[in-house]
Amino acid sequence: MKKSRVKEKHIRINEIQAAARELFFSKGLKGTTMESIAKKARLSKGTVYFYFKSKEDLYISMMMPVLEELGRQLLKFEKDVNELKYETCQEVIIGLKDVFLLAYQYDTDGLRIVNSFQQGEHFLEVSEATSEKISHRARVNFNVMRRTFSRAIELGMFKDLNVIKLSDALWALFVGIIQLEESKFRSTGKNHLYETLKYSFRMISDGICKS
Amino acid sequence: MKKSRVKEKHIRINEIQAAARELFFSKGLKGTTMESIAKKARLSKGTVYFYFKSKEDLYISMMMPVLEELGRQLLKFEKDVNELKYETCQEVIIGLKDVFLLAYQYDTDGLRIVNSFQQGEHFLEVSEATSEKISHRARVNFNVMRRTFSRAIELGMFKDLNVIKLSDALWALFVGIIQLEESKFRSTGKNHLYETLKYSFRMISDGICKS
Amino acid sequence: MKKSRVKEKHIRINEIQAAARELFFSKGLKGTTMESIAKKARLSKGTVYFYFKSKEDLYISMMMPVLEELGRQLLKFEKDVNELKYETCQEVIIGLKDVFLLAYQYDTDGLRIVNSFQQGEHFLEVSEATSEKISHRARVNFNVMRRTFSRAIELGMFKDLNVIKLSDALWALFVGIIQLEESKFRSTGKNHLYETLKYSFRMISDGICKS
Amino acid sequence: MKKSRVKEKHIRINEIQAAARELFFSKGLKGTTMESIAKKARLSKGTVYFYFKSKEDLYISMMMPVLEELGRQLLKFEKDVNELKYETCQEVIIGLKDVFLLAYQYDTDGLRIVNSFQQGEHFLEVSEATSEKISHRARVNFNVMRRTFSRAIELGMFKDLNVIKLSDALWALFVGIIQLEESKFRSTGKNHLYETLKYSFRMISDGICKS
DNA sequence: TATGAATGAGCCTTCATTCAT
DNA sequence: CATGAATGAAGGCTCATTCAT
Repeated sequence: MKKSRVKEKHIRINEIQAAARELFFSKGLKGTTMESIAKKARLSKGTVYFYFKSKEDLYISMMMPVLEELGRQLLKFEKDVNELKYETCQEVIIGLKDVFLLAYQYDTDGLRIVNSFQQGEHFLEVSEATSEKISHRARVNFNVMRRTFSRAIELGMFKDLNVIKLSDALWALFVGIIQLEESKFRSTGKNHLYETLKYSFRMISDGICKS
Repeated sequence: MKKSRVKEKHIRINEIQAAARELFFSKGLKGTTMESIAKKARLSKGTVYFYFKSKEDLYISMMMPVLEELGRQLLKFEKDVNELKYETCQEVIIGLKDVFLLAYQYDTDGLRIVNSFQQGEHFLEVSEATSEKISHRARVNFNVMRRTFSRAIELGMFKDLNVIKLSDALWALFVGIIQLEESKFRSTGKNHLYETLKYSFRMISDGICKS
Repeated sequence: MKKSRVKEKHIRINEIQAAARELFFSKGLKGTTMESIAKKARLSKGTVYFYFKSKEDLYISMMMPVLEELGRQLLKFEKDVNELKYETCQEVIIGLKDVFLLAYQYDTDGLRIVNSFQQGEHFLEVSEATSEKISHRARVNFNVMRRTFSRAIELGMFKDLNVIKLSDALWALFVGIIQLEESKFRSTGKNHLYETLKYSFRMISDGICKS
Repeated sequence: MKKSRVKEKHIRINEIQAAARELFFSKGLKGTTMESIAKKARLSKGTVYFYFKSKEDLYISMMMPVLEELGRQLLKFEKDVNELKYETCQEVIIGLKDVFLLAYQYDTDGLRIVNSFQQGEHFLEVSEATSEKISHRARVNFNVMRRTFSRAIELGMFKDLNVIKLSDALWALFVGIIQLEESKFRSTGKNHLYETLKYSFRMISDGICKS
């Protein structure tokens, strides 16, 4: 009995977040109304407020999961590099791309929200604490990435390159491509995300891996 | 207390746009109020409406200039490639990066707004016509880019590669890096935009240029 | 300080309409503010919008009831004529006057609004659909009137006269007198509506009934 | 020179009033903007304000001419009755209808505005003084009408009837028919104003004139 | 827990009016 | 005389949030 209650609670929360995710991404924070979220989740506004104390609270709650999943994948990636699961430089780069992609597939809208948030769109609308919570989690992830590249260099898999810039460039490329391809998808209906990602990361690996 | 009536029309328009630019970028379309724009421009709301027929109209007016400047720079870039002003493949890639950068410097906030717009946030908030106007201009620019790469391949400066994916990747990388570095700049105060851009495009050119 | 939430929905609606009725009539559609309606109904603006989706929606909602009541009375009038409840031509004319009067008493302000609406003032301010809704209902009522007069002629109660013009004239007379007498009432405080109506319809019946 | 100036001034005023007339009638007082009036008159807003000190002032200025014309026609009508220009009771009633009609033709929109004004639509929007000015002029006209009917009774042309109610009824009928027929004209495009007026006044005269 | 009526601050936009040129 | 830029007070409407039931 008790357990099913708890479970139900989680289900409710998930339903609300699922509804919110889609709306927040397509219409933005300001453009999404609590009413529309409630309606999409087939609940009343009051119930949404029972589970989330404010719109911002709900908004924030959608970013952490994907950042955490990305964190988990990055740690696994680091472990794999340490354990020499990747044989070539190229494989490492492609491996990272796949890590990014897994996070994207884990929670597409969540990642989009993170992006629009990081882009500064809503910077001044959320509390400092909230903003910091997100930023901190992102920073942690970046550190894992850098650490992993440093390790890969130590292992002789890479040229000696700037791990900070490399990490930045790869993430930026990933995010940039997602945005561009999604934008194109919206207007043309054609989805070239995976191919373009593969192509781009391939160019990078061609550039940085010892020949 | 009325404003001096002599101020030239375009000066007023510039003042309003200057005020709007910053606000639209930091708070988005929905998050920015006409009141705040007017206040920042030290005008009354009515005056803003005298020059721009709606908030959306003002918003749009901030995107076209940078897209047009980018268009001009791309045409010049195409001309330079045709006239063999670039000697090596690397130079072409770096040249394109500089074209992007010139547009960015020409109107930083404008480009930011274009990005946030293309990211989808506001697609549903503006009229079809407006959306199309922007998208069309962007498409034109992409076409110039692709045409130029095709030409460079014909000229034997590049390997035979996919000009569509290459164009996409380069623009995505540029946009992604701008977003990431600006986000970092906001939280750390340190600006590595130029170096990171240079580094990233260098990696790409290393990857695609014949050795 | 919230309102008691138990009040039945239709009671609230009635309160709002009651407040709106008076204001719409005395100040017109444009001249009446939602704020003033809310204030008069001792509610917040938001609540008014909770029950009526727009000012126009509320405005329209005030016209239909009286037009429908008039419709019902006219059908009853038709039935009475068919069932020979009226013995003389004069009685029929007076009967119609009383039908008009019943509608007027059923919803005085509503009828005033219908009149000011039909007068053209607001034709261009409301949506096509809305305008058509009202006009259609009015047309239906006119048809009943004409049909009834045709029947009365068949029954030999009237001379053979133009039922369209007669219907128009009687309604026009009724509306004209209401407007004139109310206007006078506003400036003199004296109400001669009923007497003047009686007198006027008497003149008409004197004119058209066989001697 | 001087004279042409004066004349020009009158022309300007007429142009403004002509523009305003149409707009005030079709869109009402609130629905008409000074901007739209100025535009229609091919002038700037400032110029309109040069000739009329406010929107209300302009609005009011449109009512007096038709009321004055009606006054002149009524005086002529009185004179004609006194001078026995009308031979029968019927002719007098028809004569009055024609007086009304002349005023209507003299300034159709002006009369419409008077009607919507008298209907109370804008009562609370104009100053007391203004309102009184109009009402006074209307009262004077009514008095002439009544005096004329009293005279006609003295002359033995009419039965001894209530001149106040008769005057009211005839004016009400006239106004009611104008409104109804114009309303129908707007939706059907067919204009039966003159016939319906003729028919209606004929019924009245049939009713009140000694057989 | 769940609901949805109620609130009220806030936003976009309009427009009568003023006044420097 | 004429112009039109500038103002600011409203007004229609939205929506996050609260809370009695």
